[in-house]
Amino acid sequence: MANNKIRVRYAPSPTGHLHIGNARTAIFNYLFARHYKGKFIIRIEDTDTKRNVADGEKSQLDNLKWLGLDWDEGPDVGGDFGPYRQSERRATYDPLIQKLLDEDKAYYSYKTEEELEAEREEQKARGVMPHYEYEFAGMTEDERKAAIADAEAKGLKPVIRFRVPKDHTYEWDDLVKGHVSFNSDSIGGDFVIVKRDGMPTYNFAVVADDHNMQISHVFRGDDHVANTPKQLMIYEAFGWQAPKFGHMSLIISADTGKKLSKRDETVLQFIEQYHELGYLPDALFNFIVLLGWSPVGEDEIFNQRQFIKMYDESRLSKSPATFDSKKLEWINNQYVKNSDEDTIVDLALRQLIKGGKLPENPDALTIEWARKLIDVYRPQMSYMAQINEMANVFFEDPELIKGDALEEIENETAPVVLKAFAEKIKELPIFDKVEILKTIKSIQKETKIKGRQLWMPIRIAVTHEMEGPELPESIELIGREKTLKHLQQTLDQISK
RNA sequence: UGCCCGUUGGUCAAACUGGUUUAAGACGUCGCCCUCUCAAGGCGGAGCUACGAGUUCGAGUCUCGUACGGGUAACCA
Repeated sequence: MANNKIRVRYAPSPTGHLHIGNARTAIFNYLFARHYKGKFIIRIEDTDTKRNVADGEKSQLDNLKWLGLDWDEGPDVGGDFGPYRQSERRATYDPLIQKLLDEDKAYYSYKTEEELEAEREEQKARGVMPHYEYEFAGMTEDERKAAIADAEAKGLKPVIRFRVPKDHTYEWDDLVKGHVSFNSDSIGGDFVIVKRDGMPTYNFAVVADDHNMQISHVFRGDDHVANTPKQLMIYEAFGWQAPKFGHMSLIISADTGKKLSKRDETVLQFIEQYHELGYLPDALFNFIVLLGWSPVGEDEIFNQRQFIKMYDESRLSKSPATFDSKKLEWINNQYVKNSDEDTIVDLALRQLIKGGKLPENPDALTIEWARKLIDVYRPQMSYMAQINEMANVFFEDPELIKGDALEEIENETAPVVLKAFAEKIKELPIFDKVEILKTIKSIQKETKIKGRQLWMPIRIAVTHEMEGPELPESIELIGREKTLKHLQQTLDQISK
């Protein structure tokens, strides 16, 4: 049974790609809606025409879809409460603004940006919090009219400010943070609700839209806490009931300890980047949910359906969480190992092509070979793009062996093993993993060299790495010719 | 600086309204095992209630203070 009372929204501004923090906000709203069988709505907040970017909206929606979200109402699917772009909702704002004006709950303000700037500077110098100072303070009605006429005569275009009630407490029971309260005197003075270009500001538009769209719950980032009292004032001015608010902690950077900012380079910021690197959307979804929310039991790997079922907004964390990319990789690897083969092969194949390892349109034989290669790397791959690095030896002739790997094979037995191995595989009637394994075992029998002394030289000589997937299979995939070549090179190098 | 919020191990975090938990679990880290090698996998170890008071028979859980951290102070959202 659907719950018509529960309506939540994700309201991005189309200023760029989908940021990981916003994705998280979207996901938690989505989970909430689906858990309670309510509606999930997307609304585009594009009142800042200067900051909107061309494909911003499309990119936001595409990435949300990629993460596996779907919505009941939105700019692309419509709905009964449209339009779903704020820029198209001017007609719904104007009468509301007029009402506020008529009731003197809002007024035209002529202070210029320069004046405001100077005001703030001066206040800062005095050590007080920067705030807007009422420009008609102490004036009689006539004086006020004169001041306005004067400003108009100078050609100044006004903004509209909301008259903030004096010394009034605004409070709410936050779904995440508990009880929060603000004194109206501490929020910075009368704030702008309509900009000079006639567009409403965010703080006004959200309230009007959330009310008109009958939004019941608002889950958003912690950075909106300070906006909430302003919005509450507007609800109050209209006599509307405010939705329930839940302010989720922010994701902070491990590097700076501050909220993830676009400039932070230690963490990939945008969903798109993970998409491109070949992360699995379900894994990313899983990881993001675990950031600031915890399930009841001890497991941590869940699919979307399970999350929807388990979701409980009271388990949202109050304190900020650090983005741990190591854990993301681990989660992704879990998914890589458990996804069906075709999905992984398809994604990894695309990375190999993108990385220039395989031709644009590989033939069937190549695909078959690649399938085996990808399969071999599945246990250790965390995201698909890694295969280009990991499997490099399959495509290019490696450079000289160095470092630990070189030390490992600079001994008496390594050349013995390598020579024997080279000799034997030349003769092999069938060059496959079974035969290769037999070959290695026969060397063990004949030379009495075993374990690490036996396997490491071969691995290093052939792959130049000390770690990697199953050796016999890897050697089969590299092929006899290249294997022999690598063996010879290595022998040359260590015998010099 | 004002206002708001937070603080359990390196990281994410559990512990319902104060009372068996030796303070779960996961990532990471370390060690061991497995195996023909490394990885993967299995097993195990180390590691935390910021500090100081108070309330209470009893505090990670409540109160106050300190410290630290975050958010916010736009004609951005």
